[in-house]
Amino acid sequence: MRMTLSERELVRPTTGPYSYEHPRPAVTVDIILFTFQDNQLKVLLVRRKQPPFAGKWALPGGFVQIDEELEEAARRELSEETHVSDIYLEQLYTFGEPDRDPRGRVITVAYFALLSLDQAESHQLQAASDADEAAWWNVYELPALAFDHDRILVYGLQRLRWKLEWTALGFLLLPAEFTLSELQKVYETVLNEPLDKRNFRRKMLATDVLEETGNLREGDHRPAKLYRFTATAIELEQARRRFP
Amino acid sequence: MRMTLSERELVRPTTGPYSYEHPRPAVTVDIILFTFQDNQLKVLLVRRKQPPFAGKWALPGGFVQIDEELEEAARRELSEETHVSDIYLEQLYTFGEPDRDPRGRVITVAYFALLSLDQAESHQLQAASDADEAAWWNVYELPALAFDHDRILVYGLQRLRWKLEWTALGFLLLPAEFTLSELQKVYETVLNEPLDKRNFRRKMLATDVLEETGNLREGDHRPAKLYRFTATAIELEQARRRFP
DNA sequence: CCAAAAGTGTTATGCTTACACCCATGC
DNA sequence: GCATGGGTGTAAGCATAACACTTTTGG
Repeated sequence: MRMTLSERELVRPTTGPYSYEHPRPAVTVDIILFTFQDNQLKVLLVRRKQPPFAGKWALPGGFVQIDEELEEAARRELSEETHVSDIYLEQLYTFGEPDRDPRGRVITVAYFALLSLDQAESHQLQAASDADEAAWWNVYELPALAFDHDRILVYGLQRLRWKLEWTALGFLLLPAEFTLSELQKVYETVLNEPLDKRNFRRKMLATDVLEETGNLREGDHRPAKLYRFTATAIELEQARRRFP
Repeated sequence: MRMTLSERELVRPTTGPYSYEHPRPAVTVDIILFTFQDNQLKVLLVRRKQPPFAGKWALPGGFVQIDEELEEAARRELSEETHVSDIYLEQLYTFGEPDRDPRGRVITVAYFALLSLDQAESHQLQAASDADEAAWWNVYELPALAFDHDRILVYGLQRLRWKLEWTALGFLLLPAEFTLSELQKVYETVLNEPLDKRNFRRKMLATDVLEETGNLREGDHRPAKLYRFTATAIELEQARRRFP
């Protein structure tokens, strides 16, 4: 049955308290922000100052403002933490168990975000205004998390793995220029298994999302060709047909 | 920034009105319920009696109760419409544009559901208690829809197509026993293109989700073997690996 | 016997996989 | 000259795609 909002439902003073005929859940966004740093897959966590779960680490997030789109809320929360605005972001899943927050009914729309290494490095993590501490954590060495955030994170990691198995979007975790070995290391770390170098290179180059920049990564040993992703890479990596 | 719920946020009288320090969105679920009937892919719509959009057709749905899980809310709404409880259901996407409902901020968690033909036939559609009219509509001949439900429906149809391209879950739209030609017709209708009969059969039988029942569909012409899906079919159709 | 739908195999092509050695550089 | 990571090719097996005719039944 689709219920209707009654007249009283619409009573909305310009300052609180806000009053409704039926109880309403609070709605938050939480963001799983991945990056790749020091040969590790990392996720951004903030340490809570306030109860509940004071002192515990949690995914960055917060309440959706009343006139704010969901993705906009996620981007706002992210930019408060990282001061980066052009982040690959997609909606992940909405978690709404009635008891997932001890304060009451809170429904959270989880987002999944990928940050490139140079974005991550060029912007200091900001302590948010309530002075929560923010840090990158290796996804394979996580602390205990507040709320049901471990579950959300597992779900986000699954999505990331799925994405890398089926698309070439792994470059979103890397700087603008990268070597194929670096890209392979990303895939191996995310998928948590070794990959064949020749097959990996062939597969990646066949997708037409990479192109040589002409530059070389100079290092201890033989210099490596640097690649960038092509402008159309993200679009290219969407459609896939099973039936011809 | 993760904000905290203040003391006042928790004030919750046992009867309305319910009062909060910050304004809160209402949260609904909407369900895209597909079935296959008369060689057509159909979706369940209800005609609204109440404004806004009185007289327009809309997806079935309604408000999430304060102590109710999201999927539970979707199943409750569905069973109010169809009186069927064992329905394949998965969360689709959460739509939260601030102006998607003229009554105010309403965030909706859309669900995607598949109903088999015998479930659909054995249960009369119920007029909901507010006497909205419910009907099955051919997805290729839809009326104008209320709210942003056309967009939600397009998204649901995309998901259905994707599912059928990559899995054998099309049988969820059919009765317990079905012929391969019937299954092929489902795929052709959903994907909106003809498929090669021999390749289709080979591909379906190779997935190991189908087995012969031993029965035959008698009809005007040569009888056809009847198949059922195996007990483990839904699980089998999940994992797919790209890297070996 | 005719209409209508059920059912069945083969070939060519392209993709996936497994696998081992040479290359360029810094020290 | 040696240690280190960069870079390359091929053959076998597998899955996919294109394609047309025979079989079985009811009327």
